[in-house]
Amino acid sequence: MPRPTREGRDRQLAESRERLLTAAAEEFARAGYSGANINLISEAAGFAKGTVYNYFPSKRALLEAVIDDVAAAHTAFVQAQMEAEPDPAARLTRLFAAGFAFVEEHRAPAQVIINVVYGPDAEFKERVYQAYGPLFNVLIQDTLQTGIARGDFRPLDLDTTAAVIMSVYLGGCSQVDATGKIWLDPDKVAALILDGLRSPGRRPARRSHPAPRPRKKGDTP
Amino acid sequence: MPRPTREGRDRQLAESRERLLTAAAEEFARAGYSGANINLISEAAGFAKGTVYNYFPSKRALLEAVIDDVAAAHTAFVQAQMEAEPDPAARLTRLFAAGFAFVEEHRAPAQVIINVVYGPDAEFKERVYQAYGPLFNVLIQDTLQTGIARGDFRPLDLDTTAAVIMSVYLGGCSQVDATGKIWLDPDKVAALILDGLRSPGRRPARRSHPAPRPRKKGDTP
Amino acid sequence: MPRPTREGRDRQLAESRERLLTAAAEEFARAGYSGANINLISEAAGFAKGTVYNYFPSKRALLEAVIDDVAAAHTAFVQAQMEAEPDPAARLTRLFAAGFAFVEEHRAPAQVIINVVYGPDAEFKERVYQAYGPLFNVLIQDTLQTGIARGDFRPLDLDTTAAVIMSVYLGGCSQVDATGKIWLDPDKVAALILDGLRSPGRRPARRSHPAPRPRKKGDTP
Amino acid sequence: MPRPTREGRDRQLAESRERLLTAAAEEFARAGYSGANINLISEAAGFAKGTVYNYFPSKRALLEAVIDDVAAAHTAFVQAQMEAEPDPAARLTRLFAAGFAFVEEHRAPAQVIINVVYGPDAEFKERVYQAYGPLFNVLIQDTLQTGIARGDFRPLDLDTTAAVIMSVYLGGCSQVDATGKIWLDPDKVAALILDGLRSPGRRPARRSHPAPRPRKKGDTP
DNA sequence: CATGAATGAGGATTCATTCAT
DNA sequence: TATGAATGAATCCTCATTCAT
Repeated sequence: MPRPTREGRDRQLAESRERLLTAAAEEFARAGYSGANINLISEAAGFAKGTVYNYFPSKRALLEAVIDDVAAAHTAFVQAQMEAEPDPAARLTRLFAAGFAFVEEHRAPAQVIINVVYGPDAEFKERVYQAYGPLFNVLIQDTLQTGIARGDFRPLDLDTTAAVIMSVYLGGCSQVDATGKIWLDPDKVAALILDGLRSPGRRPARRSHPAPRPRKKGDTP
Repeated sequence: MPRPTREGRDRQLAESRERLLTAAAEEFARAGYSGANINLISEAAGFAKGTVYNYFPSKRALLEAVIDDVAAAHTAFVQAQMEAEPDPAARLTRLFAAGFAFVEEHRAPAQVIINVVYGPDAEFKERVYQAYGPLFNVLIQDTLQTGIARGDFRPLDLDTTAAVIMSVYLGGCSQVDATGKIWLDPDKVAALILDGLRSPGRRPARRSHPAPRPRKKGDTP
Repeated sequence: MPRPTREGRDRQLAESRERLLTAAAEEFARAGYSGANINLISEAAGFAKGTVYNYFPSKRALLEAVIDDVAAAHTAFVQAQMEAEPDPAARLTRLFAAGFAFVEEHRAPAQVIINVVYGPDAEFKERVYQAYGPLFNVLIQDTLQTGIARGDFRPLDLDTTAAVIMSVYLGGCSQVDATGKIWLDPDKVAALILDGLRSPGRRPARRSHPAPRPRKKGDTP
Repeated sequence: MPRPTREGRDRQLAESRERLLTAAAEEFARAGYSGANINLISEAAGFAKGTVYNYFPSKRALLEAVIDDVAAAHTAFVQAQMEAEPDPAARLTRLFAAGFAFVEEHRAPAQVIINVVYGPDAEFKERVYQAYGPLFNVLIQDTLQTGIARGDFRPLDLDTTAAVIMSVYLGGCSQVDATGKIWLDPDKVAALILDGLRSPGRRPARRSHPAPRPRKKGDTP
């Protein structure tokens, strides 16, 4: 029997860690931080009760790892989608489309983030803010500011606008039906937001972006 | 010395109940449902450890009572403010102004509502939805629909719009600084939203601000 | 309005005490001493929570009172029935007949006595022994000894015999069906016992006493 | 140093479980089910407060385990003693001798059984009945019925007789002095019972069985 | 690294009892 | 005497964490 190579072992460990994080996300999503049961996490990941402590020093650290993990994946995904689109308005639409899609694909982790952001623990909250900072910057600087500079958007109060957009984004993410589907249409939401942002002269054809759908007459010319 | 009447005793009881609910709101806001400590609540209200159980049969029932209580006060206050204003756009502004003001006045209970709405417990969440239903109706029917009917607003997808507005509202309520102040300006937020709602012909002069501002007709450019 | 006389008040008090004892017997029968709930007793008796303490200084004293009360009634009833019957063998039959009848009439108090006699608390047990002492004496002295003296019974080890009889008695009392009926026939039980007690020459027609039933051949002539 | 094998660990666990059951029997015997303190049990077994819950999921389950455990040992012991003796009358004597001996050897568990049988909790009671069913069958079928068939015993009402015998048995088991000795002589008790059972023609020399002791004149010739 | 028995602080809840009215 | 709010000790049970194997 070939004994495991260093890489094999490392891969094994990383995979165990991954299983634990997945199980943790599900448990935290189910019960919140205080209500979550660490033993259940260990067992859901296929380990015995104590094993989680070989990977994470405490329950707190475990949630922190979940936050960091999902935030990294989430921001990477959404950011990539946004940056692939140069037009600021379209980019905003991408935020909602990609973000909602990510949430539907990763329901438990997303729920954890929502819980934390609106939850009572300031330290966790701060950690989420830190982790999502880059995405926030893409929104503020690369999207809103650029849009204003280009004249696509009115001169906006950046902080207020960004906060409103993030609220809408989070609110949308948290409104899932029983099957985990977000019932808000990201295009509709983006269109609504954009109507509030655009420069007067540019009130354009009200069209959704990633999946352009024909609009009827009633639209502003 | 007049011995306490029936009414006196009843008032005492109601006042005790109120103290408990206040203490409970603070504890739930501090630690969430699972993390809250019932004994601390009893003691913070000036009672011994077990006394809370003379008023509420369980921790769960206590949070339910907090929810119902604050929801009643909150919706009553905001609804009154909104209904005092006939103009749909102005009414929407009132939603944010009155809502934010209420939250700043009742920080702990408001935090509890936010926790629950975005928290993991579906039953509590449902209870909040039930309690805030009337306010939601005022928003949808008496404000958005009316505004559309009057031509103030574009023809909107009511559900999406209402959900967006509530998300912004809740997001705003949850973004408080260290002193409990909401840092979003309700008028700015309302203005931003309104820009997305208005009929093209009615885009008003874009002016800020908190103090009452008469809006005139000629605004549209 | 005529104000209550001394006797009227006393009668009222005695009646309240009785209600409490009845309710207490039921609760103690339902749950045992430790498991019983004093508030439930007070309320089942038609009083508010604390009122039981106007009549009995403690839970313990309340059970003691129940014991004394039911023991007094029980022994008085059975003793009267036994003493009305001069023949020792018939008297023994009366013990079972009267005793079982009393138990069926007073199920809860009887259950309390059984619980205590076979329960873990030595003090309560002792109290029952004290209270039932007179009945025990009637059994030992006025029935067994007399029977032996008259030659009806063999010379018996009095203590053993009495203990056996009391065990059978208590065992019978504790074996009730769902409706509270004792399923052992007191006459059969008494007959069985008597067969063990009688002098050889006197093995009589095996006849039950309160309700004579014909016996078949196999019986001793 | 050989590290503990699987069997070693299993033995440890079984031994811990045993310690807990022993401690539990003592505590339940001391205070009854409701009055027993689970933490004391854990500590009396040499564990910390919560450890009992690693072995039994609840207080209730713990008492159930005690019942099952002692019933198994008790019935096995008495049944073996009885079945080693073919003669029905002698077998009945064995019931008392072996049973009383077992009780004196295992006072606390025996007390628990008595408490439960005569206690208020119907579910526990039923569990004892189930556990002692086999012994009851040995008494009814292999002893009484056989004795009747052989003509040693009169034609008896089996149910009544068995119930009486079990009552005497339980009554005897519950009458211990301060040192835990059963003060009834099992031979005397058995003899008394047997006198009630035997066929008339066979009223034999009144002799005790396991420990024959000379009887005086008064005995049946 | 994996295991899972052991720990023991913590926390929800119960309830006998007190006492002001 | 009746009430029932208040008390707070007691208790069952949970669970994060440790650690020997």
